[in-house]
Amino acid sequence: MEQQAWDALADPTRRQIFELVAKHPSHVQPLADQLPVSRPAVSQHLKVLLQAGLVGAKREGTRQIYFADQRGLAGLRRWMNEFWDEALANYQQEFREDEND
Amino acid sequence: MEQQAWDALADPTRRQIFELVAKHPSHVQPLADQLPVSRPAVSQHLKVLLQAGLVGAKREGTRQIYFADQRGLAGLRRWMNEFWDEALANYQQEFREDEND
DNA sequence: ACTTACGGTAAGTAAATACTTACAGAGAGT
DNA sequence: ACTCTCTGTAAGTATTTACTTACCGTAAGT
Repeated sequence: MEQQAWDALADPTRRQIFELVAKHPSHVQPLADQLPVSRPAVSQHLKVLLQAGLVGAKREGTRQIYFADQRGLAGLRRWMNEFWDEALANYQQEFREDEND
Repeated sequence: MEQQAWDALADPTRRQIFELVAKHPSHVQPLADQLPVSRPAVSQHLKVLLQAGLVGAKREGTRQIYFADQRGLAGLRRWMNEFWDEALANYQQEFREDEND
């Protein structure tokens, strides 16, 4: 479920698209203009981001406006925060004592 | 830089290893016993996690104890929090108004 | 109606990668 | 010294995937 979000954001190009869209909702073509890849590549990336729930789309005639959606990130955020609090805080000190690197 | 952390955590097996190690520092063999993959696979995953700064290692004779390291996660956490505050909060409402899905 | 712009999908390809088995090294116990 | 256990790496393979070009459908302007 949230595996899709991980896969989606692991790719640098896709993450860049996600950042662009989050800063400013946009169509496909303008996004492709700002990126070193072709327009179909952007479309494919947006499809992945859509299925991961990271972006949403809204039709405007033949175009489509893509925008960021919080819901997709929520899972990762939760995972990360639980992690941060739960496990790391405990076990780290006891090994930091005699680790010198 | 933090691309390594994304790649490392995007893989489900590797993420599982990371979670196991965070909950309880461990050697390689015990980790492999809890996972559906071979021991060398675990070693390779740990190498990736090491290079991403997500785990640390400490020699104990011929064995090696692996433990989670906060530093690797810090980058992702920062990215995600900046994101959450900066962009999403703004642009979402204006599109949520007439989006019905 | 015809053209033009925009965008999604199909087909194909090159590269990345997660896994396996086989091999080699290094420390602990007898 | 010899063996046994634990581990990292090499070599090879099958799958995934990010990208390209080509094609097709759809809405807007004249």
